[in-house]
Amino acid sequence: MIQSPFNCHFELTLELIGGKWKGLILWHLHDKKVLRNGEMLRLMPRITQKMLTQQLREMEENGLIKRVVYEQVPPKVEYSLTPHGEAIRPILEMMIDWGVEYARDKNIPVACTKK
Amino acid sequence: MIQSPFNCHFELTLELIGGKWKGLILWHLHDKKVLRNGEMLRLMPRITQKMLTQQLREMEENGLIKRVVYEQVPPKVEYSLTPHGEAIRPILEMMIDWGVEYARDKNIPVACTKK
DNA sequence: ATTTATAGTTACCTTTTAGTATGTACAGTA
DNA sequence: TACTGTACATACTAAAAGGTAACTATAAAT
Repeated sequence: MIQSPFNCHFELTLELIGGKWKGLILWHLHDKKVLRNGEMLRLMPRITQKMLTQQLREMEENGLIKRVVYEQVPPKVEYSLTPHGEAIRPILEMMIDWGVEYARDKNIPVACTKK
Repeated sequence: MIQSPFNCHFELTLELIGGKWKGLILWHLHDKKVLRNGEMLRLMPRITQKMLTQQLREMEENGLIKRVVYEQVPPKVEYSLTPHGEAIRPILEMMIDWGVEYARDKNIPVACTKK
């Protein structure tokens, strides 16, 4: 939960999207609109179940994503973006663009090549 | 130094500007163009000398800021942005804007009010 | 009765990040 | 000779983040 006294709004935003996997998760959600737990695991082979759940829970608590549980077995849970989550898209895009430029200039390898 | 295998360019960018104080430092450098150590301490009353030095060193190593030492006593050191550092500005602006919106919606207090 | 599929949880450990408190260097000035 | 101003460095501690491995729940199908 958000409570600490932030020094500036940048710090607040950073707290909300600063997790190791949050950017990538949001990015896939922007792309696919709706994703299930297993689908995300397949899209991000290096994330673990625990980290995925953790990052999703935090973003849900912070109102960036929505979690819908279908009462059935085996379980089915769908994740999607809230309006706040959707509003983050341009930030992600700029961060990616800047990162692409920087990585090119400094010759830094990055796993994902899409976009 | 940057070396880990990043999953995506967002992760790379995050690593470079993700420090607790980096956004604020970059913001002040955007604003003032050139700043000395002591000036930054005064601009950010809650940062400690150690954290300031640490964040500045990392950003210098990563090529986001430039550090110029004047050989005199007492010492004088000036910090300013590199082109890569300047290119980050729109990201900061968007993160701040988004944070302002979010903080308003969720009623979250933020120390700095400027901008 | 066992297996399958899905979406988790839990305990534990390691690494990273942030923060506190104190010490250093050194020319110029009183 | 002690004091001042500036920009650090260092040792230590505390807290947060990330990661591994193993366990849980449950209806349906075999």
